[in-house]
Amino acid sequence: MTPKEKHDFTKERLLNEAEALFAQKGYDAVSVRQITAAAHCNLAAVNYHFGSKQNLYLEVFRARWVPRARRLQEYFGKFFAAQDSHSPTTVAKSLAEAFLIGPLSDEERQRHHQLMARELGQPTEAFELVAEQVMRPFIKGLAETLRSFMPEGQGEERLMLNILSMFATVLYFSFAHMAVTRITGREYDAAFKARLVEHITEFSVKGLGGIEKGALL
Amino acid sequence: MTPKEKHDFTKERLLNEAEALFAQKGYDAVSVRQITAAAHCNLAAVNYHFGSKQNLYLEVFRARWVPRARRLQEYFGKFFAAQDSHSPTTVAKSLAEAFLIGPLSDEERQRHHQLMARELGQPTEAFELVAEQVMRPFIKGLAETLRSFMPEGQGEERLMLNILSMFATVLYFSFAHMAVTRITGREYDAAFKARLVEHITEFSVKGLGGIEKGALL
DNA sequence: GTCTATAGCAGGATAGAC
DNA sequence: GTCTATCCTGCTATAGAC
Repeated sequence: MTPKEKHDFTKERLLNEAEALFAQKGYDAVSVRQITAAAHCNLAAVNYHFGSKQNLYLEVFRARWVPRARRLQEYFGKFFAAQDSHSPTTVAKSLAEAFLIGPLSDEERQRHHQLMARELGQPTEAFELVAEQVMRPFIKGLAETLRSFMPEGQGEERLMLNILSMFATVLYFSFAHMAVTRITGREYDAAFKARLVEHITEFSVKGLGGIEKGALL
Repeated sequence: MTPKEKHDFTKERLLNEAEALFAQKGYDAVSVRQITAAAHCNLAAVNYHFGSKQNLYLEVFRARWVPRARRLQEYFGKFFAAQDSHSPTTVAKSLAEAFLIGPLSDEERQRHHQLMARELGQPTEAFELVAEQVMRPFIKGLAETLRSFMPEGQGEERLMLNILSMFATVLYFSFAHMAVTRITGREYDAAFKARLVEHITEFSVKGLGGIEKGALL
């Protein structure tokens, strides 16, 4: 193993462990000592490789979070393209599928959404990255897709609010695991996740509107 | 001012300032020194009145958060009862109204939802309180109300998922202020909040189902 | 590039005067 | 009940050996 390789591996391990810990406990609850211990390297490594704890946090987003978000979006795009027909229904289904099942392992998905949720609720410098490089282009793309299903001149704001509400629903079920488990009494196994995709699609598409017709509740 | 009164005021101030800071920055990012400085009292006061920082956090939920949640629920109940007719639509509207406008000041509402969101994403001991004393009874009540609008034997799980999704939407717009502002380009003034109530009601009731009919987007 | 050692400071908690 | 003073632990960051 050359020094460069060892360096790289250390740096990679630091990024991985840092991301897991930051996602789990939040920035302030995690110490550089915990991170370096988890990465099986020396305390000084964080400052050597990243300059500071703060910058390691940012680098987690640059080197891990943003690329993973891109993978998610690609998965969404392919899943959507593979549908028989294109409609708001298939958009909603593809979104739920990508975010709740998708290409990520359970652990990776949870990390991803937890970091996202933290930045949504309490934006730091990393929110800039998330907003400009991930949210904005993705939402823009979604809006363009959805716009073709609506009458012209229908109000951009309404479109945005509906997209945000779809996201809200998807995110919530990734984020509030424990509350959902507690209320529904179900663990997040494969069957329940499939059930959630079904539910979110249905809810996003028809909403509670079905209630009065006896279709949804 | 008698000693008892001074004591009480100090304790109250500590609870207030602690809640504001915990909501804003999260438990670990807030120091006892910050709290006592904000409450204009001595560093030792937290340990004297609450025993520990951890217990102060719990007491914030017991003495501030839970009672406020009850007020919110009462407001919801009265608002709902005052509607001309009762339907899923009025349930959704009352929920959005109570949580997004309701009886709380902007600051108080943000505090409330931030603390809630933190516990949802990363439950601590306080989640026990929130779940048992607030979420469970409220959701139970909502379920009973909504059940009367649905055909018998329609599946309790579906009902729960729909309720959770309604909450998800409402919570998101309180929680992700910055993202919402960034995407929509609108500040959270009275006009926008009213717009949000309208949107959430519509979305929860009809969901994106309206798209295909050109009604919602 | 990785280590040890340590500087320098902020954290929670407590003892004891008032 | 409230204060000051202090303990001790843990933190981030850095200097310097290897």
